[in-house]
Amino acid sequence: MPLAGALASATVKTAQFILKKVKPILHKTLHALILGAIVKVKLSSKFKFLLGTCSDIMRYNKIKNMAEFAALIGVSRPTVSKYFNDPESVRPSTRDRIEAALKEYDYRPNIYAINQNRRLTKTIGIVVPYLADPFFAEIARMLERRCIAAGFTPSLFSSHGEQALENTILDNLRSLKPAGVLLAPLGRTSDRKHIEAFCHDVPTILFDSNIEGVGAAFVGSDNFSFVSQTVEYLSRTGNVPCFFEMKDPANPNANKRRLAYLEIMNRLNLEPHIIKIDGKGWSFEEIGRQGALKILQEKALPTNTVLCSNDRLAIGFLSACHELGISVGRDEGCSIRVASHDDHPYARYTCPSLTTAAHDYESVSDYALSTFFRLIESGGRLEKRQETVFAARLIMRDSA
Amino acid sequence: MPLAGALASATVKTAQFILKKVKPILHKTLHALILGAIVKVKLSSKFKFLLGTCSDIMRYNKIKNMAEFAALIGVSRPTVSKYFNDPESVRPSTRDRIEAALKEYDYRPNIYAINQNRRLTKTIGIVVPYLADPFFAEIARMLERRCIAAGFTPSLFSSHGEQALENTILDNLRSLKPAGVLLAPLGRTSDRKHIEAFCHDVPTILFDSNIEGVGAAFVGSDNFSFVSQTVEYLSRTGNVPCFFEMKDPANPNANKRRLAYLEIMNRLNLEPHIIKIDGKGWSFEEIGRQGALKILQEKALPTNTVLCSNDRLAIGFLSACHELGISVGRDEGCSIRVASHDDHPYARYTCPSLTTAAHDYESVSDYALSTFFRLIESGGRLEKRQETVFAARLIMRDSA
DNA sequence: ATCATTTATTTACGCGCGTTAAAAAAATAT
DNA sequence: ATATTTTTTTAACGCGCGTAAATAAATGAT
Repeated sequence: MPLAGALASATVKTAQFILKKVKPILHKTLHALILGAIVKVKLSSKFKFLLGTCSDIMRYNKIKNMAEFAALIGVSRPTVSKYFNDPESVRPSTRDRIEAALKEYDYRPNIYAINQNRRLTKTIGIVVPYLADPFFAEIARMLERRCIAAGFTPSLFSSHGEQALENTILDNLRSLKPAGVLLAPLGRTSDRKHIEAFCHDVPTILFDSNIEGVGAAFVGSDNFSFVSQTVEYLSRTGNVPCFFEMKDPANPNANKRRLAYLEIMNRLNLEPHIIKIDGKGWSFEEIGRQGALKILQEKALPTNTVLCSNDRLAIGFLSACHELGISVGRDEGCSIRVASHDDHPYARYTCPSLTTAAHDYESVSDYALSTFFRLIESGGRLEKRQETVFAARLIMRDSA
Repeated sequence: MPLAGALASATVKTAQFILKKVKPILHKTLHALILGAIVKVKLSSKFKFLLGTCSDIMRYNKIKNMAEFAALIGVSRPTVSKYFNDPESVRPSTRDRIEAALKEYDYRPNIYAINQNRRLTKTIGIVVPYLADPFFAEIARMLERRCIAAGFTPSLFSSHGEQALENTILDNLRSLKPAGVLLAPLGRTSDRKHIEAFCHDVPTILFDSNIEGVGAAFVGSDNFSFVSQTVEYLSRTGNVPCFFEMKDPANPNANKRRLAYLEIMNRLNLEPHIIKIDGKGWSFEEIGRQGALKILQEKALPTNTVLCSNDRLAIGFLSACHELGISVGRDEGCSIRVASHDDHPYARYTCPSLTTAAHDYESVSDYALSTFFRLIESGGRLEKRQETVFAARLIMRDSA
């Protein structure tokens, strides 16, 4: 029995070795027999594999898929799959073997292949309208960190202020089959129908900017609360503020803030003044600066107190003031006060530091994620679409 | 022949229509016969499909995979696959039919399934060390835009300043099977071996921060050029600058800049002064502010000219100066000059505006991408690892 | 030691797509 | 109409993985 002899004498080390021994005597008619024999000595899966690709592993010391990894340990692929899904679900002895191999060889399952097949994935999509805006960068960072802490794998996308890009991002996200998506839409410039269709298929929570009726829930900041606090503070401590904003704002919450300003001024029986400046796109600082230069040079400011729609405009405004030698602040010698909304990461470092109404970042991201996880756990549907907004906190600094 | 009649009379428009006509007369025993007949009239694939899942499509008006889509048009799946790979590769008449269907039904191939199978994908990974830093946000945005323009699908990741995260990002990127990766590593805190192994498998270009010998090429800015221009300018127009930096900097290029400062001062026969401030992490503005407050209050500044390692520290420095009532600038009445490096997006809007050495963002991203595309086209290997750095451009503003 | 029960593993299939080779059909040239 | 070329189809496989059902092994009770 030359075949059995060859098999018996071969020290089972590498497939190549076995292959060399076996192949010469491997006729088609014997093939089944060999496999049968191997099955008998309980090495079937290992050997089927070895005959194929083990030599590669030996050569590169690199495992390219779960089958190779499983064969290397001597367990079946589904067992390994089960392990990665939940290490507790396999027998301790099996677990140990897998984990030992994991240390020796650096195998990692392909996350995208997993997503393609898992009923429920561990991937979360995060979409923001403009990542180069530190406000969104900051909130995205918080969300990402919390997702990771919760055992998920976040994937971050920026629409760069473009509707078409927002749409393709959502299309791609559909392919990713995420457990859910945290979406801060472009807002007014969003393709409502496209987002609606997306939310119909993928569990999605909107944040920062609401689109009525779209998504499982909305979590954001209460624009009214922002403006009411700043207006109230400014008019209490000095002159009545005028409202400084872009004529055609790119960012989502601008309109709500203007309406809030009008409403509050009305309530307080004060006369509103809105200054609308030119400019489009997301270069708010430059737009704010140019607008401020114009207004200030024309001496068209109706009052010495300016409430900017958002901090980035205010940064530009302050820059213009400095250029023109206009001192800003609440002190005696100052000729103008400037306040704003958002508590942008840089608001602390303007000169003078910027008085502003701060988002409750913490609460917004916490609540967004907790409803998000609730959404996922309840199978992608929530009883009722809830809109939750958090109040702003007035941050008094030196500019007003 | 009622069956043939029904088939013949039915205008083949929608599957539901056909289904309605066919189903009533579709007995089990006739099934095979029908299929046979259909095969004969050359509608086999279309009908096989129709019998199965077309009703679903009609119900949801939604195609879930390429097979369904192909069947809907009446072409084979490989043909559709070919179309998506290169629309020019199919006959114009076929192309038209596919494109017409594409408009009617919103089918999009699953990009991750494609990536899993294609030899060469159209996905590009972009990794930056800290996305909440507007500098990286800005450069990432430029890179993304150019990738999209070149027909690729970029995927952006931020290491958030953490080695472990950088590693997992690279691991995940491996699964994504990108055409290549543009990596701005953490630098000193990177896991060199991990990155090396990654670059061995995936065509990668390093940018912003170099790791000797790792990756197919490096494209970045010439730190020496930054510092030499600012130092030269400052010492020519006023007092000799001291160098203001973090004791233990998180960002990659800090060390090179300090060394450049020392080298240049040495060349110019000037005495160097390095101020090292405490603080860790990526909150450079706050670190710079605290450091500046301390130094300024202690009156420990060796000279009235401060060169900050980077703009974010300078922003903090300026903020501290403002708080202490110290006027910054090159004008007569000013007591201190501050300059810096990077031309951070906000450097224009500090008060006073910040004199700084600007990255040649345009050239860096252009050249990084052109070498990147060259790398991809040449199959992932370049003849020789090249390091390309671009000179800085001095931006004279008001702070120095 | 035997049987029932729990747990683990294997088998076999599916996901959505790329890719290849061979066969068939269509378009073009003669 | 025939031969030739180009395009499309079919069939079969592969990618890296999940998962249900069937089977085998381990465990516990008797």
